[in-house]
Amino acid sequence: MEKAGKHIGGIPEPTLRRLPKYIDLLKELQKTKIKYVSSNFIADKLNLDSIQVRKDLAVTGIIGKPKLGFDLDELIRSLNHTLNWDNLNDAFLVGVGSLGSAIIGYSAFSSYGLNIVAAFDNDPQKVKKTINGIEILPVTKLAEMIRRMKINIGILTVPAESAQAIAEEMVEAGIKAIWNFAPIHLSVNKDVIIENLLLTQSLGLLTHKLSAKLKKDSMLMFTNH
Amino acid sequence: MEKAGKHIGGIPEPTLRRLPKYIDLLKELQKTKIKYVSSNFIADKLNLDSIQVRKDLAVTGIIGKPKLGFDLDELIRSLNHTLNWDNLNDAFLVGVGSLGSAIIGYSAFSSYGLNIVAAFDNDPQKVKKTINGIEILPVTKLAEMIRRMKINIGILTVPAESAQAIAEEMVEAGIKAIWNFAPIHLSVNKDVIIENLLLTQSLGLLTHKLSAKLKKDSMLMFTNH
DNA sequence: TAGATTGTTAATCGATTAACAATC
DNA sequence: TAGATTGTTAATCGATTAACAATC
Repeated sequence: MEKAGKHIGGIPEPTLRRLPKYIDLLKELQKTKIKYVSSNFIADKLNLDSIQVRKDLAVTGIIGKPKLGFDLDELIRSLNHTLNWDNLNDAFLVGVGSLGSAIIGYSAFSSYGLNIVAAFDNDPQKVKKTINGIEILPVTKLAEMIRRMKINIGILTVPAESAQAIAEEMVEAGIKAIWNFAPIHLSVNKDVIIENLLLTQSLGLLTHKLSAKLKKDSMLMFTNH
Repeated sequence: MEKAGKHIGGIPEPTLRRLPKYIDLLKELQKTKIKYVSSNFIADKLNLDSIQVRKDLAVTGIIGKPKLGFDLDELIRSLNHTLNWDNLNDAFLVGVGSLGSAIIGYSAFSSYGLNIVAAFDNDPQKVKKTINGIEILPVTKLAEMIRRMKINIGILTVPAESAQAIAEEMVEAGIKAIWNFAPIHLSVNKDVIIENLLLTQSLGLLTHKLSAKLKKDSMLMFTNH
């Protein structure tokens, strides 16, 4: 019963967001002969602070070796484990438009813990087709199949108008986490995990920063002489 | 020369990330008869704190009306202006794979300040085709056309291996901001704006939270009786 | 006027950064 | 051993939240 007692909060979200970057970098390194990697090296490559990198890696439970750094293979394993990427999480995708197709077509997700089992659409033209080995089924079968196959993850790539309804159907059928690409706020029972991926959120940052920079640059042109 | 003096920092990034959500919600509201919206209403719909919403909206410079709230149309305009979405920013996309095609195919970007002028690929099969009215050109023409058309934004949807090289070519030719979808850290001159959109970053959050939840739930099953 | 809502100033909280001891 | 690197404890910084006065 060691270390029982109160469960102290989870991993900070900013930290979680950096973990995939570490993994991508470290996998690159794996192609070389390097066996150990220091927090300083990682920080340098990713433009981060080495203290922050050490703090981040610490959440995975890995213990580094003073003077050497972290064992590369072990580090990748711990990071993957923290994200649960050492398991394959079964998922259904709904909405086989261009974005949905792109996601189904991206085979690399299996390295990131995601196994898309089937896709659903309401367009009869698309049904029965197969993309990347993944069958497209009529959306009328969605709920029944979620129940039957005990699927936990739903990927929502439908238009905004249908997103809430499909989300509700998913949750009703037992989906525990939704990866939502529709630009709309889903209201569901609060113990369902919703992860929104809004392309426009990222785009907004870009366009805002760009316009701020262009404005600043043109001001400098006038004041600097 | 009013209000000259030191330029105080920009808008906090967490705030910027919430602005598109406000816009999406408010555009929905625009379809109704509603003319004014309160911070409380918004907070309630998006599961946020109303104080936070007011603070966020304040960065756009809008001034609300006590007792009424914010003028809906005006609010949308200020939000769009803050993100520079009231301008169309020209962009080139490189890498017409499934994700690149999906992005080109998504016409709605024009409501979010993005105008994809042309796409580039090194596959002769894809070149000369047109998606959503956007022509696909050989990547050999990229640099020259960036210069000629004075394009500021580059969208990178190439495989990780080619991303750094294309990024360098873009920057060399005068690109000022890169929207990067390749799972790799780009090293470029630090005054180039890089906005990374890593699908796996978002996915990692989802899989981590899900596994934490499933673990917690199964623990409860044992301790609760 | 009374009451709802904004907007500002202050308090809290959590993440980042710094300082430094521990270790191989 | 000396030196590089980890890991912990403390300080700083910035975003969120709270308190409250201003306004229509």
